[in-house]
Amino acid sequence: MEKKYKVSMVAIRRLPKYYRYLKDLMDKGIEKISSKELGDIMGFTASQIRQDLNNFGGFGQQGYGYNVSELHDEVGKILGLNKGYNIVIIGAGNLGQALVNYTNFEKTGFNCKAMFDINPRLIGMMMRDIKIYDFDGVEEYIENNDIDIAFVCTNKESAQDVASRLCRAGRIRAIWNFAPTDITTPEGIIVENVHLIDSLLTLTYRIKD
Amino acid sequence: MEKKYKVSMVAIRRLPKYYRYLKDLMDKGIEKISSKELGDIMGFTASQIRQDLNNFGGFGQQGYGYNVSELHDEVGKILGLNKGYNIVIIGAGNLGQALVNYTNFEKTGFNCKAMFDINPRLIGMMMRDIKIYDFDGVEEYIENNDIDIAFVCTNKESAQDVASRLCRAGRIRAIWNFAPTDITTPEGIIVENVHLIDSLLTLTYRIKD
DNA sequence: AATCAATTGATAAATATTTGACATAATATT
DNA sequence: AATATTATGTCAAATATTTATCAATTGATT
Repeated sequence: MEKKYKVSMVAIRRLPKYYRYLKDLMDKGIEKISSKELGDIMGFTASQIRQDLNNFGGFGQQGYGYNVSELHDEVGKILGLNKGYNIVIIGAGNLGQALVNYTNFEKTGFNCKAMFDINPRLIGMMMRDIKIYDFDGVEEYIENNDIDIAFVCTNKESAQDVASRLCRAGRIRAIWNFAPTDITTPEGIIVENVHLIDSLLTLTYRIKD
Repeated sequence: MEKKYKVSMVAIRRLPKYYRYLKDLMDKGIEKISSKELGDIMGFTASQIRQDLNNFGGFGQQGYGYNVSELHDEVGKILGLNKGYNIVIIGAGNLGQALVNYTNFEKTGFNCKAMFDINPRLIGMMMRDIKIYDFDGVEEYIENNDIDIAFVCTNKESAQDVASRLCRAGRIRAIWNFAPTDITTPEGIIVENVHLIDSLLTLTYRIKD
């Protein structure tokens, strides 16, 4: 899986889209596709598609194109989806609930093991089949249950403290943060700050014209 | 508000981040900031910040820097946040509920007027102070209540049909789509397809190394 | 079996984006 | 009031990204 040279982040951020579109093609029973056809569907140029894929290897065949299901699997592997991840959700509010009920994550290999909150009225409850624990015990839980990723769904104020505590526990490899503030993590722990509102604001920008 | 030349989409997608950071600075009572200081906080170069802002006008002053609250307001105007928008949410499931309860939208000028669903058990219910209506009446509602933007929180299967119906109603100017499929809209109606899982997959990509 | 058409992977060219440099103007200092 | 410092806006240079081109290879056709 070692890459000879660094692949650009813009190219990497396109990979999940390939993964989605290839899955759709599979579901439609389509077996092969050319870069031209895939580009037409996805809104990319054929050239870009070939460039993107060739960052990771030659998955196609001249005169034939790409085998859809093979390419889907390869892109999945590149994205690290062949492993399976244990995750926890911190914050059992509305967003935490939405995420725990979004079963697509499971299908993609993200196994939600537990939720955590500080609200005594929530602690002990079940959502779907996931139990809500007291946030106080989070470090121990993470260590004992091989948790790889934490989804942070707290408010802005607690987000950084929560994240720092998760990181100090060791073990955790990444944080997916939905609190409306950018959090930082120590070297080696990946963080992805999601700001839903940002995409809404680019939309209002575009409305103006 | 007319722009002499097209500003690049990458630059536009940075604007909401400026808006957030400037708000934070305002809340901390900071009155002025230089491109260097702002860059250090945001992880950009000073040069990029000056370039980005100068796409829209010279908001700074040599030897002084930028006035935080003034710049915040200007970026808000550029993003179209000085207008206020009436929005509806289609789909009152978990994600729809999370969005209707996320009051930050209101603070930014997005006024949620109604929710719609096809589930008879949900129709008539209130969430926060927002009523859930039968989706059947959506066109009429949109026309009569000056709705600008629809948040689509349906499943994958209905998303495109729902969007097409919203578009046919006229009036709607943009769709913010959370269903896990890319929807398309007629020329003139902006669509922003949000794929939460994409950012999670770039995270697993980065875990590997 | 030879030829034709399709399509990749690689390289080069064209574009776009980011960074650096600097003249100029405002503020702060002496 | 003169001088030093700060920091913008702009232009140019450096990087990065995307698109075009094409030789090479496969599969289909005759």
